[in-house]
Order: sequence, then structure tokens, then C-alpha cells
Amino acid sequence: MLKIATWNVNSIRKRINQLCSFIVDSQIDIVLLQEIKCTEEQFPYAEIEKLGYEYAVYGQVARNGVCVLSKYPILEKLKIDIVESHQEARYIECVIKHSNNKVRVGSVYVPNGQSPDSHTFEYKLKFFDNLYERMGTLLKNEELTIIAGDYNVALDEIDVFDSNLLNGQVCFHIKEREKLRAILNLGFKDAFRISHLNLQQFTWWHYQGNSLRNNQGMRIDHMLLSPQAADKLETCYIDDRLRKLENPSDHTPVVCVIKQ
DNA sequence: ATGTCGCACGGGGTGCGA
Repeated sequence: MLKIATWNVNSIRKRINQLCSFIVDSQIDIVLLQEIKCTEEQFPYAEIEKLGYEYAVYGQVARNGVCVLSKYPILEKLKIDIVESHQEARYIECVIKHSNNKVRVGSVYVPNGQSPDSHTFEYKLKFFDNLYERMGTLLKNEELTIIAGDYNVALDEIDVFDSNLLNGQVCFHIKEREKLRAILNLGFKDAFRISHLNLQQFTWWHYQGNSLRNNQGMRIDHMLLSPQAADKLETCYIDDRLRKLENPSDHTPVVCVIKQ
């Protein structure tokens, strides 16, 4: 059994204690983090090593930043700029050895896009086009592959608290929903949705106002599985306990369990 | 209520991104 989690941690330095407790208490084998918001020099290696985990880090100053933490040996580490003209730390991929098998994992932080009429929204769509190419290439390997992270898009109406209100807005615009759908049509599976066909649950709630109390959130963090990984999916769940802690990230983790 | 966070810069509050 392999337990894998993804979490937009919104600063790993601010959340290091929550992160370590989560890994230990939930017995997570592999963690994919986004928005670690630090350079590789600033990364809290000591705390991670104390847990006995290996790491692969792609950091930058103040913003973005992704990493992989693993209880099992990391055989390959790949930092990729999905859109080469934007050198931002948004994607890291690792091959991890687990018993006699290998699993390929990617931690992805898709650009937010600000608003649908902004230049950064165009960047977001371009990022999705290039991610589509990368993930299509990965499928050809027919490996156990999981690309998870903050995709900054809710797929369907069930994935947002008010689809009429949010339709056309960033993170629920039809142009970006189509891009995520295209990745699924390549053959990747939405682990949470194949585990819970009709369950409305969110991974992100705004810090402002009463978003959390009123459960006004969105499911924008996803674990996308290759067919080989989906075949072995035991379950996938959203752990909303971390969003309810003091000084939380605005996102909460998604976890999947893979049979081996 | 431009309402909440985290970070850089710089040494106090402001601006940016989300």
C-alpha cells in the first residue's frame, strides 16, 4: 500500500509543524507540495530529514515553489519549466522506488490566472497546453503515474459552491475547464471523482469573510492518475481537518491510497 | 468593508500575488 498526498501548503516555513504532524499522523508515504514560497536554500531540510524522508525541491524567492517528499528512495528528480519563457518553480517530477515497483509522481502548481481578461490568464491556458503535452508523453510509458497538485480549476458544477455565481470567473471559466477536461480525455483519471461519483467536497476556501464557515469553496486540487495507477486505486479523500486548524493554509490536502 | 494571508523590502508600512 502506498499513501500519497497533495497539498498547497501556502509557505512551507509557516506550515512546517502542521506538515510534519500530518505526515506522521496520517502515515503519508509521498507528499506533493505547492506554494512552498521559499528558495532551495531556505527549505526546512532538517525537519524533513528528522522524519526520515527524502526530498526533491524546486524553489524560488517568495512565490510558487513545489516539492516532493518521500519515505521511499527517489531515483530521478526533474525540475521542468512547463512554459519555458516563464522560469517559475511550478512543476517537479520524481521516480520513486517502492518494493519492486516504481511510481512516477509530479507536483504541479498551475498559474492562478488572476482574471479571464488578463495576460496571466493567457499564460495559464498556455501552461495547460504544455502540461497536456507533457502528460500525454508520460502516458505512452504505460507506468504507474500520478500528477497531482493545485490545478487552479474546478472541473464541473458539483466542484464549486455556486456554479451560477462563479461561471466565467477565474478557476471556473469554461476555457480552463476545457483544458483540464482535455487532460482527462488523454486518459488521466480524477482520483477523487472516480472514488466518489456524486460527492460535493472542496479543497480550497478563501481566507476572506465566512467562506469556510459557509462552506463556500471549490475543488481545485486534483490527483490525476494514469490508467495503471487508477487500476490500483483503493480510495481517494479530501482531508478538510487541516483547513480548520489555527493559522491554516487556504487549501486542504487530498490523499489517495494505491494498492501494491 | 479593497473584507485575508504570506512575502520582500527594509527597518515601518506598502505593494504584489493569490
